[in-house]
Amino acid sequence: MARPRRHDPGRRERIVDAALTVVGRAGIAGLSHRTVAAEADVPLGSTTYHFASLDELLVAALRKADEGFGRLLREHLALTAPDTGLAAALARLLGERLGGERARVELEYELYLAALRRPALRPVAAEWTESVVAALAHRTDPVSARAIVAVMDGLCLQALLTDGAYDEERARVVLARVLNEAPRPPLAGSSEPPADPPDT
Amino acid sequence: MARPRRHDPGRRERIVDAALTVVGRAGIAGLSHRTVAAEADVPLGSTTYHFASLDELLVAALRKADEGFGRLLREHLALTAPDTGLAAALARLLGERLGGERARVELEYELYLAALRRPALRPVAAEWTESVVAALAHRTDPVSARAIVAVMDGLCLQALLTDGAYDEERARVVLARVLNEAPRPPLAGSSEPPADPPDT
Amino acid sequence: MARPRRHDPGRRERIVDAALTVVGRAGIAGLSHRTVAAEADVPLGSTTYHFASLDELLVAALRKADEGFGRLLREHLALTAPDTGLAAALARLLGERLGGERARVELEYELYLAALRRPALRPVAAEWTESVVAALAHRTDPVSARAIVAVMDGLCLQALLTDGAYDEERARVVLARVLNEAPRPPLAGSSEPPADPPDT
Amino acid sequence: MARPRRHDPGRRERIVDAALTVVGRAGIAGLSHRTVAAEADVPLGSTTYHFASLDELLVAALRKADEGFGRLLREHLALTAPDTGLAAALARLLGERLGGERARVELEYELYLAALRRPALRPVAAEWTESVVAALAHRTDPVSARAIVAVMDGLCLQALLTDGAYDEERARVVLARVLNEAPRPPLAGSSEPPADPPDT
DNA sequence: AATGAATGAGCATTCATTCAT
DNA sequence: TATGAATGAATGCTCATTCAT
Repeated sequence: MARPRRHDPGRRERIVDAALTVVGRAGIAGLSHRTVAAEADVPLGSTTYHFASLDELLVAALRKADEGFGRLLREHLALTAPDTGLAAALARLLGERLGGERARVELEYELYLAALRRPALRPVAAEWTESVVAALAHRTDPVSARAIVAVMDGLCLQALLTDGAYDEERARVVLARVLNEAPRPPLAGSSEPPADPPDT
Repeated sequence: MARPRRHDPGRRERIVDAALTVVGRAGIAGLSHRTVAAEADVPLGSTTYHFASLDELLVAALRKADEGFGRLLREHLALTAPDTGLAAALARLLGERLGGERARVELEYELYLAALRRPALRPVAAEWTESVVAALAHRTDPVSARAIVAVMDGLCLQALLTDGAYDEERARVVLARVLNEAPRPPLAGSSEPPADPPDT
Repeated sequence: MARPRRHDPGRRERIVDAALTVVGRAGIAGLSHRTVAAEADVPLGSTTYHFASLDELLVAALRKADEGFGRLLREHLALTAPDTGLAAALARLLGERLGGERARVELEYELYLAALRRPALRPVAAEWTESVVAALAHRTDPVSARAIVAVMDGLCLQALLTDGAYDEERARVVLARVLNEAPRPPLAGSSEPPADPPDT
Repeated sequence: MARPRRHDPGRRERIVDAALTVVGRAGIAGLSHRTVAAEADVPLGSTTYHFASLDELLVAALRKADEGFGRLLREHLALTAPDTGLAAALARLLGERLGGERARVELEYELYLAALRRPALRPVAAEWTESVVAALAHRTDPVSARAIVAVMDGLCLQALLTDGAYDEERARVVLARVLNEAPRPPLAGSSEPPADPPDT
């Protein structure tokens, strides 16, 4: 009588969304069957029914976040003026996200990095990488793409972990170097040697 | 009477070491006043006495891990043949660590990344970055050094998070590009142009 | 559609077997509709359908174990050389089982002893006793047979509960005494006087 | 403010007593930190503080029950008329207990038998046996004493498990046979043949 | 006849923290 | 200054059972 909510399709999905909300708000440490049940407004037993363990729930959450970013990245690249260098496009994307939706970026990285200690998440983390590589496939070679993922991760983390400001231009230069794009304008503040050969 | 351990200098230090051991074994999630007290073989009350909160303990642990890596990096660079490129030296160091002391690397990254959600750790994470930058100071400019830190982090995480193998040669090439060192042998699988000017 | 296993005769039987397996592995405490469904590879609902309560399932399991032991006992007695004393034959049987299939003996006793707290099992436990008494019927009188059951239980439990070794010769002597078989050879290790004064 | 019951010596003891009460009422299956806390009227955390696991609590409970029975046995033997045979004295004791304090006997056996599945209890179960053996030390030899323990266990269980009535005279005869006390008067109700062929 | 979904109760256990000494 | 005892809150998880199909 209290809550006769039998037959609720899409509940599984709602639980995953609630998990993302909870992790975004309180971190993975704040994720529990209880918190997620409260957030999704479902009975406690429902969360354990659909996700026998928290790891299972984290896997679903990471995969969902993953898909979100993959889509975003493809859209961003599609919308970028074709004569913009890939490095600049990516640096811009990072800048936009770190500026405007920093919490979302934090959430994604927290889930992604959780794979460090949770083997169950590792395949999904690998999918994440592959999904970005795939999105970059028609703009650079696979090896460079993989390097780009590492560099973007490193740059984001540096901004996130040290409370430091994200410097888009600097990011662009680093990405360009990795891509061997023309980094003509010398890196600000750097005393680097005169020049590099043109790219592509 | 049972354990008359009054006046035990160095106990604080032992507790920090125990914390590192515990995190290495069970992750930050496995760190508690209790587990660390058991590992250090001190009374429970002693851990709360010396470190009022777990964050305080984590700060001390991260700083200690930090110092350890800083020292290691300096030694490694000092021992490297002077004609070896910086990129090669760093790629080698990462390879050695990921091969032989992967657990230690995992531990360090877990503590370092915890700053994502724990503001108290952020200054220490920043110190870590600065310490690496300092160690690289006489081999490259500060801006490139900072980029190098990001790239090394990204490369390590890629290996750690996806269970993927670490490819030292590939890492060397990426680092060389970021440093603008001559990546003479073209990146395997890449279709990059012939050459770059020598470094150093 | 996923598992079109409609019409599966023998499923009830398979569930009972699965229950025995589960109890053998994890004890009665580990028996649940879920564990048994997983072991039998049938849907959860199937177990509750065939056995409305766990007690019902335990009754079926105990009865099956019971039949197994009854058969074994009869065979063993039939195969024993006719001039072997009953005590020796039984002591040998216990020794063989405690040596070679200790886990099975544990399983049987766990189910049998569960009757202590589960009235529903008591009739089946009584059947067990009767079944052994029947198997001994042509070798001794019913009263002695009943005593023999008690003694065999006590001896097995002593071995199982205290991790102690089972001493077949000692068991033979005790059984022989109970059967009034020639107890002539004094109990090994005993320094008992030649006789005891008549009782009461 | 709610219950400022700090400093309550003897609480540990009270918890063990509560455990015995709970097991007596609801069986080991009914024993939980919660039920025992409620019975002892202490906070839940107090039970886990004093007994980190339920096994620890069971060990303490079994040991306490053990001591109780040991004391009872010694007293009973001391109070028995010196010319009463040991078999008769023991059969009488069992009869009294199964008649007047059956619940207590059930409780003791449930704890004792739990050692079957809980290795942690096995040493205590062994202590139990030894304690009975010791109590019988001056009335018979150790080997017979150990046999007596097995037979008493078997007889009690037969009564307890099958809801059958306990027949004191029959028990006396069996015990007397095991003790080699003069079992002259043939087992009541038995139509046993004069003898069995000598056993090997 | 058979079963997947659902749920509220309960569990053992761990924990940070408080407090009296 | 240290520390053992104590405790209320919370956690992940399992479960018997119910119900709609």
